[in-house]
Amino acid sequence: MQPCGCVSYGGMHNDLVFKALADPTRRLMLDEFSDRNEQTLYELTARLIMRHEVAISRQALAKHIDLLEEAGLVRSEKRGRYRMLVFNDEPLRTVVNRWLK
Amino acid sequence: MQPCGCVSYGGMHNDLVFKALADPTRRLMLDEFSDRNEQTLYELTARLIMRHEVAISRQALAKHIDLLEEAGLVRSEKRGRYRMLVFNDEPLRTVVNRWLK
DNA sequence: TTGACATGCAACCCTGTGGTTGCGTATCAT
DNA sequence: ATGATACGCAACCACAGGGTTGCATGTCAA
Repeated sequence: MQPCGCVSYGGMHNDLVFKALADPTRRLMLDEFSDRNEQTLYELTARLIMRHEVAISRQALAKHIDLLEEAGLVRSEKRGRYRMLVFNDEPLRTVVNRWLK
Repeated sequence: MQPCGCVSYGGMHNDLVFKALADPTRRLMLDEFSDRNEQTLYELTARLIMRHEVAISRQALAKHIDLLEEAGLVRSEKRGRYRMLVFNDEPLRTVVNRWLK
């Protein structure tokens, strides 16, 4: 992902992070990334279904990944026919500090 | 591949916190609480409309407060005809640590 | 008491969005 | 080449949730 370049960095960017964290399935995906911070979309889908018993389609997970990427929590790179996903926890380290002294 | 054994979807309480943080109006309310951590619903409503130019009804803000209270981010106490609101930042200090090492 | 005031409650509306199905595309294996 | 694979895209559906209006309740001041 590239720097957002928006005028109010805190406002717009944080909105996407909070939006990304709002869904329980996406939070579960972040859990999976905490274990393995680099995996393909295919691997992630398999793990969510088998280990976490998530009943969901591949397309739904792909849309979740898009949101996580927009929020900067995941970066993706095309490797052949695979989409390689890399976890990035940086946004999580700052968003909450907004209300903490 | 084995089941992960983690609490499903990160637990009930965290769900409420993330749900509370999902809305930009509620985040703005938390900003206001950062300045004054104790104020009535009436005061809060007036400040949001005047200082932040939020176009919203009192009833809508009351429903937001209900959500913030369910998440433990705000505690309320009835004082006469006023509803006194107190900010509590404790939940914010833990939710994000879930994905940080 | 009477009226202004701060809040609670319930029904509605409408948009956002999570999920699905179906199909198309590009890559790899045989 | 040919099929299987991993993924992208678009349309559609269903429901949660933010916002509103209208009215009821309880408290304080005159």
